[in-house]
Amino acid sequence: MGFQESFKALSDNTRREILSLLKNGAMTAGEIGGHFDMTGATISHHLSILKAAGLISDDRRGKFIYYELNMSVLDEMMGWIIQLKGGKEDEK
Amino acid sequence: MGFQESFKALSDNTRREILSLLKNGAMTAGEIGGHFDMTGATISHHLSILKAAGLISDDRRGKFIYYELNMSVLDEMMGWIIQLKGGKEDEK
DNA sequence: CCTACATTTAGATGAATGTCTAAATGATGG
DNA sequence: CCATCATTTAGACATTCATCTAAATGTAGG
Repeated sequence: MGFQESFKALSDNTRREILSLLKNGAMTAGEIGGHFDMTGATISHHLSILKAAGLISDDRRGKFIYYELNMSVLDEMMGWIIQLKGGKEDEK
Repeated sequence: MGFQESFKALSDNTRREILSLLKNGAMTAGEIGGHFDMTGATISHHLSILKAAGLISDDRRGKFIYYELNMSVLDEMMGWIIQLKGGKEDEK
C-alpha cells in the first residue's frame, strides 16, 4: 500500500463514483456496474484497483460478491492532508 | 479544476514531496529541484501540474519564481473524503 | 453433472504520464 | 545590448492506464 496507490485510486472519476455508491451500503459488482455505461470487465478492473488500495473490501455470499467501503485508508489520507495543512512546526 | 485533477496531482510521490517541502514556506523552483534527483525540466513539469490543480501558486520576484502551498483545494479534497465517510443520509 | 448466471482474467489498443535532452523565454546587471 | 542565470516549453520515448472483447472461473439449482 502507500499514498501513491491510494491517491491514484481516487484519481479516476468512475472509481470515486463507485465509492460514493458504496456510501449507502454494500453492493454487488453487478449492481455497481448497472450505474455505469461500461462493461463488467472494466468495472471489475476498477474494483480490483480500489481493493488493492484498501479502499473497499469484498465478501462473497453465494453467487454474488458484495463490495463495501473501507474507512481506514480514507482516514490515513485525511491524516496526510491535515499534516500538510498543519503548519510549520513539523519538519519533513 | 475538479477532483480528477486534484487527486491525480497528489498521486505522484514527487509531487507530494514537493507539497511537503512547501509546508515550511515558499521556495523557488531551483530550491525545490535541489531536493530531487531530476532535471529542472521535470520539476517544472510537476510544478505546472500542481499549479493547474490549484494546489500551489507562483509568484515571480525578479529572477526567481517562488512557489507556495494553496490550502483551498486541500480543503475541498478533505471535504470530499469527509462526505464519503459521512454516512447514509446524503444521497448522491 | 450440466446449464445458467456473476464475476474475473487475459490480451489488445489508444491515450495519458513521467522523464529526459535541447532549445526558448524572462529577468538582471554590467 | 549582451551575457548569464532561472525557469519553462517542445519534442521524444518507455511505461502505465482505461477500456474493450473473448475466454475462464466460481457458484447454485435442477
